[in-house]
This record gives sequence, C-alpha cells and structure tokens, in this order.
Amino acid sequence: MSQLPNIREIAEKAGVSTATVSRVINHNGRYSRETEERVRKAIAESGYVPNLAAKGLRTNRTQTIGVVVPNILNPYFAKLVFELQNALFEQKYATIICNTNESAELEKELLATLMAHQVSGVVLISGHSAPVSMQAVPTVYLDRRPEDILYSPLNVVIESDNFNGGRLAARELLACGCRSLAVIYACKPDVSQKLRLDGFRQTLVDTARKEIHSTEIILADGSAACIRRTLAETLGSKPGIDGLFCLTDMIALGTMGALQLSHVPVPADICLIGFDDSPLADLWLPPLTTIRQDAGATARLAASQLLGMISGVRPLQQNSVVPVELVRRATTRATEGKGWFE
Amino acid sequence: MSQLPNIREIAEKAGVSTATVSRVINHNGRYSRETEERVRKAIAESGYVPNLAAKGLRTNRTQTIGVVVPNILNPYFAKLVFELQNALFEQKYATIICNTNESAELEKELLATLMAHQVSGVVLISGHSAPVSMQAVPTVYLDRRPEDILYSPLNVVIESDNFNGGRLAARELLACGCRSLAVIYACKPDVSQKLRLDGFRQTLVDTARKEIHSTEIILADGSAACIRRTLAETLGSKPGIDGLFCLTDMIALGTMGALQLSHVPVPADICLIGFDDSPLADLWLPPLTTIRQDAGATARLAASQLLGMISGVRPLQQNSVVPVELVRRATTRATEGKGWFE
DNA sequence: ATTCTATGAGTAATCGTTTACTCACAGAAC
DNA sequence: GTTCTGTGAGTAAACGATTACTCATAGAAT
Repeated sequence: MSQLPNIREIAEKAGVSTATVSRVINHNGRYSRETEERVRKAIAESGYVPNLAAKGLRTNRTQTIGVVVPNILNPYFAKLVFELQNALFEQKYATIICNTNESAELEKELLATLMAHQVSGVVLISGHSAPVSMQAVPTVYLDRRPEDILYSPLNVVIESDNFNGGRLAARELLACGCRSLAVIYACKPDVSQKLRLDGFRQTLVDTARKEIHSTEIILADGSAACIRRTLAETLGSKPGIDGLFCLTDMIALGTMGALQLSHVPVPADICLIGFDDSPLADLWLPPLTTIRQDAGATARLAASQLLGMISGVRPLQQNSVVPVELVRRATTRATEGKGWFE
Repeated sequence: MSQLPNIREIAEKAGVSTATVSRVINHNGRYSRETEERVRKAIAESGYVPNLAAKGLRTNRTQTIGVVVPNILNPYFAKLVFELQNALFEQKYATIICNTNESAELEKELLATLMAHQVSGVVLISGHSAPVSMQAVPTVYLDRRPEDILYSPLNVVIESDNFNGGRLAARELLACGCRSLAVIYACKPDVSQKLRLDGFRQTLVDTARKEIHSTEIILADGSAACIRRTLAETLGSKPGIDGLFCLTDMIALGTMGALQLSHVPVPADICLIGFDDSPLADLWLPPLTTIRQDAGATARLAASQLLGMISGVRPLQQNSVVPVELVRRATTRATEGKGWFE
C-alpha cells in the first residue's frame, strides 16, 4: 500500500520547492542546469509520475482525448481508431474510446461521461452533431459529416472524398465492360454514403450512353441473411446485372458470399466493387476491389487538427477532404474465361 | 466560452452548501427529501456534470479503467474490448484502451501513462506481468497468463480452458475420420497457445492408436504469404495430411485461403479447425469450425472481478478458467462427395 | 557608490470535489 | 427543567499539481 510519490516528496528529495520541480517537468520557466539535474535524478530514483488528475484540475488540460465510434467491431473503424491512438499517443495524449452501437441515446450518455472526464478534445464518428453543452470542447467530426453541424473555430470536419469515390467505382465497372449496374446499400445511408451514391449516379448520367442501365438495391439491414435474400430477389427479377457497387466493404463481402453460394462466378459474370478498403478486403478470397479510404492519413490529419485546436490554433479550414483511390484487386479484373469460382 | 458550472454554483442556486450537493450526488449522508429535490432541480437546470478530475484527486478513484491489448485490429481482441467496455460502462467506468502492438517496451510506456491517469484498475492482455510499481493497482490478467505472475489480493487471472480446447479440437478431427493430423502455429506461442497444444497432443497420446500420425507446422510469422509457403512445403514433403488444427482463427483463415488457392477441397480432403471463434469465423466461406472462447462471458467476469477488487473485496480465487466449446461449422463436417470448393 | 536588469528559485493561492468535524434544533427520556 | 439522541446541514481542510507574485543575488551600467 505504499502511496505513490507526489511532487512534494520529489521537491524534498532534491532540496528544492515544488514550483521548481513543476518547472523542470514542464520545461517551463527558469532553472539552472545543476538544479535540473538534481530534480531529474530524484524523479528517476523514485519512479515519480505526475498525477494527471491534479494537473488536469489545475490546468483544464487532461491530456485525454475522447473517441466516439459507432462500432469498433467494424474493421474499418478499428483501423481508424488504431491509427488515431498511435498518432495521439505520440503526443502524450491518452484516448478514451467509446462505442455507441449506432445508438444516438447512448452517444449522448457517452459524451456526458467524456465531459465529466474533462477530455481535452473529442473525435466523433457519428453522423450526429454534438450537443450545445459541448461547444467549448475542440471536436473533430470524422468520416461522417453531421447534417446540422454548427461551424465554429472549435469544430472541424474531416471526410474522405466520397463523391469522387463513387465516381471511381462507376468508372471501374464501366471499364470492365459492365453494362447493367446496380448499387447496393443499407436502407438508411448516412451523409457519406449518400455522397458515394451521388458520385456514382452522376458518372452514369455523364456517360449518357443508352445501353447502360442501372438500378439500386436497398437492404433492410446489413446481415448476411438479408443480403442473400435481397440479392436473390433482385437477380431473379432483373437478370443480366453484371456490375455491383457496394457502398461499404462489409456489404461487399456479404454480397460476395451470397454470390459464391449461388455459384455466380466473380468477376466473370458479375464484377464487384466495395468501399473503405477494410483490412478484410485484402484477406478475402478473391481479394476485393474497393475504393480505399486512407485510414492512416485521415487519422493523422484528425489528430493534428485536434491538437492544433487544443493549443488554440484556429483551423485553416473547417472542412478537409481526404483523397480516395481505387484499389484494383480480383473482383473487377475482367478475366478471360472462368473467374475465381466454379 | 461559458465555463462549465461547478458544484459551488449548484449549491448557490439551490441555496445549500457544496457539502450537501455532494452528499445528494453520491447518495451519501443525510438530507431531507425537500433539500434533495431542490438540489436535483438545480443540477438538471444547469446541466451540471461533476468534474471527475477533481473527484479523482480527492478520492483516488477516477472511475477509469485501463485496458492494454496487443492489437485491437485482431477481431477477437476487438470483441473482448467491446464487451469489456460495455460491462464497465454500465458501472459508470470509462475505459482507456491501449495497443501494445506486441511490444514489451511500448507496453511499459503505456502502463506508466495509465498510472499517471490514476486508473482505478487495469485489464492486461499481454503475456507479461506488470512492473512492481503497479502492484498497488487492481489488475486482471486476461486471456494470456504471464509466466512469472506474482499472486496478490490485487492480481487475478482469467483465461479460457485452453487445454480442454486443444482436446476438443483433436477429438473433432478424429471424429471426422482424420488419421494424419497437423497442428499449425506461429513460432512463439504464448502460454495459452502452449496449453492448447498440450491438450491436443495429450489427446492423441491418450487414444493410443497406431494408425494415427501427427506433425507440427511452425510458421515464421502469421502473414498470409508465410502460411502459403510453409503449408505448401509441408504438404509437399508429408502428403496425406487430412486434418489441421490451427491455434488461432486468424491462422486458420490464412490456411484456408492457402488451401483454396491450391484447390484442396475443404473439408473433403482436409478438415480444418481454428480457435477463438472470431467474428470472422462465421463470416467466412465456408464458415470455420472452431473452438469458441466466450468473449462476452470472459469480459463480464473480468469486469466484475476487477470492480470487486477496486471496492476492496478479496477475490475468491486467483485463477478463473472459462469453459470453451466446439462450434461445428462447415470445415469439419465430413460431407459426402465434394466439399465447398472445386 | 548607486541603480538597473536578469536570473534562479520560493510562497501561496487556486482548480472542483469530498468528508471529518461541528453545530443547531427538535423531540424523547428523566 | 435538564439532559440525551438523532437529524439535517454548514465549515473548512485536504487531494497534487500549476503559476502569478515576490524576492535575493550578482553583475552591468551609470
């Protein structure tokens, strides 16, 4: 039960005042080289670690960032969180990660908890905007932009170039020779997903070629069973579909599973393209062609903007768009003869 | 920039002292029903949230738990963390999650950060034991048991019944009629994996049947490329292998990919069984037979034991073993004729 | 010799809570 | 009428850091 040493003990041990110890720790203020050495020695010998609760109380800076995520079980979000954490830890910030399970109510509760913990900033992947009580906390909206976001020097949005992603997907399918396209998504697309959809539609309109048809497949939910059912129905009523754009990788993998079960060769009969470049996309067989959102770049940008706002820098722009790129793997290369299956 | 309200403002608004407000908030001490109502009203009206840094400073209880995990990108660990978080949040505890990327050095640094944050307790999935400076913090070692763990009323180990899991895997393969088995794992198995291996070996010894052979395939690393290469070599030099036990699901999926690429039908030619019951096991095609570690049960047990220790209860046992179970899916059912592929 | 300036370091107030003491008051017991 | 007991609520001292002031000293400038 030996109590942890506090700053007073260090001060005593080094024969200085607590103020001096604090100054040495924070490289803040003046002290002689000799004093510094004595203090550092005392710290090292006693294994002293400053109490961040006390520090946070005094300075209102807790060195803690709250990250709110819809579902950490989704590999893409896990990647995003992983990268965020790395970037923040480098700057000595700890990360409190919260799952909302897509529930707006739970999200409110979690944000209140984060406020209680006096987080220095918040990263929100949510699609909702934060309550007014949080306007004083620097916030980065990541990946999903809330519709009713209130712009302020403490709010910033970072999102992938979803519109262009949708366009790239459409072009790739067309380049593979697909003529009857379908886009497939869960019934309540968020703002980001709508942009992907817009980019896709716009591209088809722009090509303005009579022989190209397109339809939309809307899923009641994202489960494998639902995908199988809905896909079977659609393929039954509209035969000839030869290109599918799935608005997320998870849906793409579910779709691929459904196609494999019905012995539809991919990409020979149907080309398939996802969105996210989830770690699974590359692991799957056949590896999924997809639109890559660069989780590392996005997370690093989010971290730097957030830390900037925390240290009082007004963000240069309220809205950053991270480029996306097509990652061509095995589900769109129009191969000769047989595909990966059958 | 309106400052958050503090307890003094609430006290003023309700016409009582801060002590009374605190007592009402913590259901601690005496106050009349009428006073309580006035205080609650003031709290609700001002959206007051107690400052946990101050509370933690005073009480040494920060309502925060540190969770240290080797790699949150591994779906099984993600599930564990997810469940832990749910269980802890229900009890009003926040969770700081840290990734060690399997680095012992980074782990030390992360633990120091957690100490600085005055966490109330720690959950460690690591294989190493915590440094002595952390002996005062209640700790749950999860999933992987450190070899040199120091038992104390503040240390507890929770692990799956790995030995029995190994046994179940061996029995399942034998029940499928496999006669030439192999177990496949990465070169530095941790304690848990060694136990799985022991259970597997022991079962083969126990059956004591001459016609049953077994070998071990040791991977230099867990990458898909390495699995493919090593597997090809082994299958080349020792033909006839008809049952594979992979010590983790991720290895199992890599193995399955390698087999699919070499057109080996699963389970017709080779039966395959994993360990963990990662969310991917069920998503994959064909769905993977595996030994399920119940992440939900494990996490809930960990949370309750940790919160128990935090509130001063001596744990009943230092070492809890959570049962595992065989989940039979499509990679071991010896089907008639063709398997899922070819 | 006096004043000025720069440097190094200490004093003490402060952050927002909790909680050990203290106390006023009302009713009960004597 | 006095003492005792229980209840409700206030006072003020912590908790461990940071930092605005203050001050002693020494060397430079006058």
